[in-house]
Amino acid sequence: MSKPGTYTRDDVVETALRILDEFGLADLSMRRLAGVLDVQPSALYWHVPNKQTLLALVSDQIIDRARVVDHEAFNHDGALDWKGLTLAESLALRDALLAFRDGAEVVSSTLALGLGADGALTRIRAGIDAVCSDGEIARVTAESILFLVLGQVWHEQQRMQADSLGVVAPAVAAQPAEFNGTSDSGRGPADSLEFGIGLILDGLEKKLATTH
Amino acid sequence: MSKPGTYTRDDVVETALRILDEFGLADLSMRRLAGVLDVQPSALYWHVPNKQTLLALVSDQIIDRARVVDHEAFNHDGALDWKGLTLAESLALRDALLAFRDGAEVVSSTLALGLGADGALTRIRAGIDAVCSDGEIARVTAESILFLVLGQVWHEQQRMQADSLGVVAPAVAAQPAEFNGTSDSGRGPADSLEFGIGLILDGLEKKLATTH
DNA sequence: GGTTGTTCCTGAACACTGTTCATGATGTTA
DNA sequence: TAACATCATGAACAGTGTTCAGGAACAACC
Repeated sequence: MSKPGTYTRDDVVETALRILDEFGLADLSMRRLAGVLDVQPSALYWHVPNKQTLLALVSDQIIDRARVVDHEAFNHDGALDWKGLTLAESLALRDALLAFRDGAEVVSSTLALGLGADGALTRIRAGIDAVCSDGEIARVTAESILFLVLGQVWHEQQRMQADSLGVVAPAVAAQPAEFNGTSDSGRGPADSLEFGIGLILDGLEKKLATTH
Repeated sequence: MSKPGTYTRDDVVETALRILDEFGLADLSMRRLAGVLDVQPSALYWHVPNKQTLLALVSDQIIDRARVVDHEAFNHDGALDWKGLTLAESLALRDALLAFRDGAEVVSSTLALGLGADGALTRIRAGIDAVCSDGEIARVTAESILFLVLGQVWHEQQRMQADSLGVVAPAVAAQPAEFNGTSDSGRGPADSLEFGIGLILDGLEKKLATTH
């Protein structure tokens, strides 16, 4: 056990996660983090080599806290509903990103830097790998879905922040998210994402059928 | 005409674009930009309200310089090859992002902030709108493709920078981009993107056929 | 010619940022 | 008691975006 007043790396990451959620990524500075822990900023650099890897750890935490999807629930009478499974994993990832303010931006950035976020890809690939023997195709498809989720949620969270600051074009803010056009397409952001992923999965299904 | 030694807003944006391409987004600071123009940093704030909108202008420039796609070339005997057209527009956008260092990151960020990048969506929608009467579906589909392009190129450019710095895992750097697996899937990043977009367009085609 | 007004820039300052480094106070182990 | 790893201090470095009062340079008007 550590003496009281002395912190572990997990404490630092978790505090960072709290600041992120309460005040957003822009306000998550090393000095602020140190202030919350009642510690000098330099103390953080014992636990973490730099801010970039701190954010990578935060990113991993966000992803790891994603809701667990019951894979068995998508196995009916020996037939795997791989599309349903992949969609469920994608939506679980979406929820995880939405659970923290600026979650999508943090994960996107660290993913672009080549750090972390491997868990996300693995989860999305689970269902695809089951029906797609070509690893390259599975990888590219999973990556496409991941980019789609990240981009969509990032956009969504940015709009949330803009709305909360009241600095959004009235014409855009006026139409509620529940607005519906003439067809059965997306009502809200979740439906939009579901739609987009559906397109990819349908496309993959066709590709698998033709090369069969 | 302006007297020599006095700049216009376009000069500022173009110089920013040059710094971006030569040294990357991280080195594109207001002070550095001012230094290249041989001007005090505060002078920039006459041309531009803040750095954020400067980047939005830079972002728009990157997109506007995308190769023009000949729409007529996708109209054979009155039948529109909308998939080919949309793919062509998407790849033109990809080229535009690749034309400048960190182009995808700049565009992604300003897009997430709700500024600019409207041109990109419009271009991608061109082919889709021709065959899809539901505007909501067209919008969501185009957005999905855009996120895919941005995510893929961002990832690609980050890898390029990592490679140039020599700080990449050898196992990953060892396999050349031209490596080919057992199937006809993506060889390079361009093929990966083409594949992903193909999935979305095939999926949309199916959706259009069933609701028809 | 003198005045007003616009355009573009200076120079200094403010309030931050991530990061480094020598130093020091604890607690554990030998 | 001496050595060691752990976790922190406090000061400093080298930047960052941004603001603001003021000042040249030029054009237009009376």
